[in-house]
Amino acid sequence: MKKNNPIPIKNNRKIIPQPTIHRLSICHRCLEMYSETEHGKRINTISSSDISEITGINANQIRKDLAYFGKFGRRGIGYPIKDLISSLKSILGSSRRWDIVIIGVGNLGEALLRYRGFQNRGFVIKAAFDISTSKIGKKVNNIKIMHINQMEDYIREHNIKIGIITVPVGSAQEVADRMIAGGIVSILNFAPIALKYPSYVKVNAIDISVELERLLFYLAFNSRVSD
Amino acid sequence: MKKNNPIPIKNNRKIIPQPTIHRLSICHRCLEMYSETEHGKRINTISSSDISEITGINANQIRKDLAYFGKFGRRGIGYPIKDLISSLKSILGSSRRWDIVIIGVGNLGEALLRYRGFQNRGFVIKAAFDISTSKIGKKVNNIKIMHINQMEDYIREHNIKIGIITVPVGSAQEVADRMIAGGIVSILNFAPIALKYPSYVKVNAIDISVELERLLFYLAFNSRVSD
DNA sequence: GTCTGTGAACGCATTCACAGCA
DNA sequence: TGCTGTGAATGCGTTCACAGAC
Repeated sequence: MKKNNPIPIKNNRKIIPQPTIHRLSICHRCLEMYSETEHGKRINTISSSDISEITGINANQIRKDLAYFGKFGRRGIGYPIKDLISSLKSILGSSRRWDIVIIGVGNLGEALLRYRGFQNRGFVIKAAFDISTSKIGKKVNNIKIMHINQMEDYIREHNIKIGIITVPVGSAQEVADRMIAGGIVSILNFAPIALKYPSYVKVNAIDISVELERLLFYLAFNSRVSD
Repeated sequence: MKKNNPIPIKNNRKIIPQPTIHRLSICHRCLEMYSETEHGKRINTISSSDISEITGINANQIRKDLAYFGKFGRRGIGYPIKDLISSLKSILGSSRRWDIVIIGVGNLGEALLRYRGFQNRGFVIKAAFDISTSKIGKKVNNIKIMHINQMEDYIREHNIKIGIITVPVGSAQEVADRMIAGGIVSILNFAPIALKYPSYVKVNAIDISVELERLLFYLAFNSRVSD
């Protein structure tokens, strides 16, 4: 239980740093958006330093990150933008559709249900679950809200692998356990708690107030040093 | 413009790793919650391995992280839990109240306005801004929504340093520029774009679909290797 | 000249291991 | 014995610098 450590994921005997995945996902996202712009539509190739300009990621780093997965560019030319995007899609796994579920239809859960960013990026929210009877049976953005007791069966039947937790902190662990029992292996957790889970499960946590507090440190530090 | 690099922040001539701040914030959050539990109320001291248990962070790491800022524990005993929490508060800057503003009252912005996690943790949302006339003048969770044109002046007058961006991606850069012009130096950015900003500004980005896509990689990788 | 791909160098962060104190 | 605080060792990820292709 618990997993903080190195990534035992290898590709052609190379170990892929976790930050590489994060950066490639950012590149993917930015390139897709860029290729829709006026200028993006006109160009065929893009250099690592152009990508650096768009994403804010160091150009050496981008080349190195891509090199973990193959050779996608041509020396002296750059990367063919369309091909690069679809390579990134397939590296990251977003070349196919992934069904996801959301557990907890509070403010944040509902915001996610309405979020348009998912559809375009390979994610389909299949269902949402909550415990409050006033919400059950309703639809948000055409997604049905069901009782949390139905979750485990639903996940199993529909073979869903990814779930988003937006329940209050007190029930997050229990919800996670039941999701995992149902067959979920990837969790995006918005509840401010360090979940326990078996090592074959991958969890990403987003804690909004931790993110804010991190900003604070720098703020507070600056005012401290200027004292 | 742009800042990816090392942290030039020193404390007693020591350089603080960025991940240290993140971990300490998680410790802070978890300890506060823990100290409210049945068991947490009964104990006076807590060891680094207990904290490790709660947070999922390695115990050596926790001791090292704390050591950057001083000596908070007693050998053989552990850390006095109440004192540790207030030390963390003051290290991180959350011992005082910080006023924040939210720009963009879409689904996510509204969810944040209603989010209860802020009040308890030193953050006060002073105002929200949007461009849509249908929202302006309304109150959400007792926070007034104003027109985005009033933002710069408001920030300046109230000397606000922290802002959260939840506007659509197309207007995020412009909003950021105006926030910074008004005096904001810390930004939590939910828009899926790499903002450009001067180096004295600190930005944390949360891109939900990037977080999901990162999960995907591991999922996709596992199904790849089992093919 | 341009730009990729990549080994080698570097530096930062984590982990180890233990001295020191209760 | 228990647990912190910390130098020293390790290892990982980033940056550098350049050979090779266009």
